[in-house]
Amino acid sequence: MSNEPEIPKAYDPSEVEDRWYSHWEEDGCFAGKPSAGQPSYSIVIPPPNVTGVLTMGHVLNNTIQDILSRRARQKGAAVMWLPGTDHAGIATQTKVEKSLREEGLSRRDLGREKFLERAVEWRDKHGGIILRQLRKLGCSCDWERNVHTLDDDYSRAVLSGFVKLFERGYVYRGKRMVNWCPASLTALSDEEVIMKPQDSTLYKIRYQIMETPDVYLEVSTTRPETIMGDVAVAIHPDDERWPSLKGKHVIRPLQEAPIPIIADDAVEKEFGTGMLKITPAHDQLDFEIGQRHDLPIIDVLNPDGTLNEHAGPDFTGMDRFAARKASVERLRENGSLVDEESHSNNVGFSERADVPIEPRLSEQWFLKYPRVEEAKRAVKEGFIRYFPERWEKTYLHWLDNIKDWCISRQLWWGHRIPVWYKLGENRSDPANWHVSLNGPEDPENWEQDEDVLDTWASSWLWPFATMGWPDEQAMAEQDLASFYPTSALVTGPDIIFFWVARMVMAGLEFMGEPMDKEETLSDEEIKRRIPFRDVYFTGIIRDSRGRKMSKSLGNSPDPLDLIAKFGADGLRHGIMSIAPKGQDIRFSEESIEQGRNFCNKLWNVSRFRRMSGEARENSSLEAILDRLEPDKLDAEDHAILARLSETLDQIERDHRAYEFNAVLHGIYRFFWHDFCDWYVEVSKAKIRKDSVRETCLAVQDLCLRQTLLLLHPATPFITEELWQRLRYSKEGSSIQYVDPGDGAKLRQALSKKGIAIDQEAEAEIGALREVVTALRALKAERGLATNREVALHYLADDEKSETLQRHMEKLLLFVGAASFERIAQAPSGQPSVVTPLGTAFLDLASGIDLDAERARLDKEIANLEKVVASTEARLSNEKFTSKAPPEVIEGARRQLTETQTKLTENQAALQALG
RNA sequence: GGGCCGUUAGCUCAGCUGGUUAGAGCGCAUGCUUCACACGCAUGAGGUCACAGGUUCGAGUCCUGUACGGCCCA
Repeated sequence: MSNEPEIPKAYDPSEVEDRWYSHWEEDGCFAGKPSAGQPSYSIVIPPPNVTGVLTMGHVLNNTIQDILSRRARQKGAAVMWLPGTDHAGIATQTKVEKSLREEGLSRRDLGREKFLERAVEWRDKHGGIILRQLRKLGCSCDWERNVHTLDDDYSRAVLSGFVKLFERGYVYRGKRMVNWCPASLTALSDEEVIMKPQDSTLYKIRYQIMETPDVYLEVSTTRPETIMGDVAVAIHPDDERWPSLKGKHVIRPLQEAPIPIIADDAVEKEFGTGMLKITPAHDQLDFEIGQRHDLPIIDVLNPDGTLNEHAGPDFTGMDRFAARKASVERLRENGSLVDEESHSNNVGFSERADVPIEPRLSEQWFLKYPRVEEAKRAVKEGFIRYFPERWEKTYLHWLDNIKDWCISRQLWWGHRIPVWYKLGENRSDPANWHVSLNGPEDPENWEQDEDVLDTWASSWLWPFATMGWPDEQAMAEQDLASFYPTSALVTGPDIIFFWVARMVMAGLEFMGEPMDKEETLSDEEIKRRIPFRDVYFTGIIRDSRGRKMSKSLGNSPDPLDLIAKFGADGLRHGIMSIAPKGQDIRFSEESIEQGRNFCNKLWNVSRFRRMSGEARENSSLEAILDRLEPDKLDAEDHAILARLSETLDQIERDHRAYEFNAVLHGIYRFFWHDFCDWYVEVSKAKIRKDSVRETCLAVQDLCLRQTLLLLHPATPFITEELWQRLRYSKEGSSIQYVDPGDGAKLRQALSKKGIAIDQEAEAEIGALREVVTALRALKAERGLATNREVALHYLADDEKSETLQRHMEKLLLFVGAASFERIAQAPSGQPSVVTPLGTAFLDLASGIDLDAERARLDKEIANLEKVVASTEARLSNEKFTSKAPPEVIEGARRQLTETQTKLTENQAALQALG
């Protein structure tokens, strides 16, 4: 095979990555096809916004999903990673409306149908970019299965879910206080409201008592612009002022009118003046108090946050914030404003539009969550496992305090609620409702609800509505029985309520036979119905200064730029090696650079392998082992095999625990420190010797092969490329289906060839490496690092001397010395170093800096004395020797002996200096 | 107000059920274009493990509290 192309010096990912991705896709490698007897492994992607672009968060999240998928594929599972996008109701509609506004149009001008056409147009124009970007990243999704939440099938599933929940009594329509977004003009769920601390002003306002006009009450409020909607003033019944106020009235200072004074437990006695103005239309608490006291409701706000005619002619049409200032002015003028003080309070903001929400009374569709208790049990009993575990608490706490979910949105972009009302009849009366998937048979007598469902009320069905649910035939065709419950979910903890918890409840309610509301699911039934078994919560990617990445800060790099610069493999490797489990991640380009550097190292050591000799029979582990001659294996070979075996075990453990950065570090340590830095260097001499050449190359091939396999989930492209180039592939087949195995499997395969890893070898080579480092330092500290003519001597017992002699050739080469000979007695006036294999002396022709040598040895001796003293103290402590486990005591004894020896040797070296 | 997380080398982080002289990468210093790799090699400097108590023969690791930083919920 001498006509193989030479491997280029620097790795160029761009060509390799695109070539392999299309190759894999054409070969259908990513298709999720279950087969009898084969375990299934499945993941559904957290669907990104269809018009979104790839962010660093997506890179992290999807790299993890790809690692899980690829690892499972290597292990022989039928893997199905289902991709898709959601329609992002509010976000998308806002953008489309914005583009309409630029044309001077509103959605009302266009009408529903035309508007939706525009929205679809907009989606198709901007949509799907992120799916192409995921391919660039190397994601092994089953693209044939790609789902969008507004696809016909999926939409049908969403509506069908609504109808089922309505029929089962979980969905109801009611007039309630909701979170109203005056910018998006829609109701929101509690989860879409972000509480933010605000610097506000607390105004103290006096209200005249009607019955005793010279007496005033003082009321504190941060929202004077709603005074026109006041219907009462409330005081705590225990307040000593109450008895004298009972039955009296105050004059509302704006839109003047008498309103009653009432007493209610909900009033905080300590807050402000202990008097609360009651504005039932604009505050949740006031609304509840109003209900209790049968008070009227005066709504002074329009949906867009401007004041309406109930606020009086001077305020009508004014924006709520302008009205706040104006009302304060008016109160000041009419002498009602007593005081104003700065005040910090929490104000709810709309998550999307970032404006303060208004509590607003409106008629909406609500969902009483199904299967709440079972959703808790699924996690408490470990049927669903959280990584890191601590998120269980957050999840359970939310479920413990769960409130009904407002699922209707006053938008057009989304799933239109499948409810029809009798024309011209009262919509609040259930007798006038028709709720079904296909609508009434006499549509001319009905009108459909104008609203759509919350986007999350569609994506909570994602794990099964993407696999054909509720259509039996479609579910069979899409292998739901094999791939549900899915194996793992990878997402951010910020959507634990929005999405994760809701998916659990949806799965419990919908998968399997309908169950009566009052009945509880059995544990077995829960296990069958849950949407996933493991949930891995990623950290949040921050910039190098710890700030959240955001568009407005401009601190978010474009992953595509990073791929162009460092390769997708480099990006993936970089991001994974700095992603601690569930901890936030500080991003810096340097880490991606390291990922790129790692790939280059891998590339170059492969290049070295090919330059050392042509590829031999490499197409399976057994084939490589067949090339090993067991009696030619020396300590170096045994040591690297032992490390390989350990590493295989460690990686297996870390994968099971979702410790991805530990996986990467483990591979790094083996590959770079043990294989490249040592074994490959050792190989350079061996491959020049015909007797061990082939065995050495076989060991190299074995190590490289397993490294590629371990790395493949993290860096799929370069590993596939090298897999082929180094001829590990059997007839061109992909690396994707080959299991790296664990240490036991490797040892078993070795033992079949009559090879047992020598457990002593690793320690011997470890000691040898320390000797090399010590001798190099001995030279380097005296500026002799490049001088190969130095003469060295050593003082050691027979056993250590024998070990040194066995490795002498290599030692001279690695250290760069002309000689390293045993002597019987410490020479005087020579710098020296104590190593695990004896004391070494550097024979310097010219004089040395005796003071510097002494200082160095003194420091080392002092350090060793400290260790000896503390170890002796420990060992002479009767409590220690009686209570500590034997192996710990044994370890301490050994440490003492070793340290004492070292100390003696250093003292001798100091003396020898003269 | 309730809860969660973090504080270890200049920086970013490992350190699993407490047990040798606390590790890695980057950065820094010095020396190397040594026939795989300067996206590299070699060597080195650098830490009272936030603070205060406690448990223990033994604490970076467990407990309590404090400070600082961050997140979630009300």
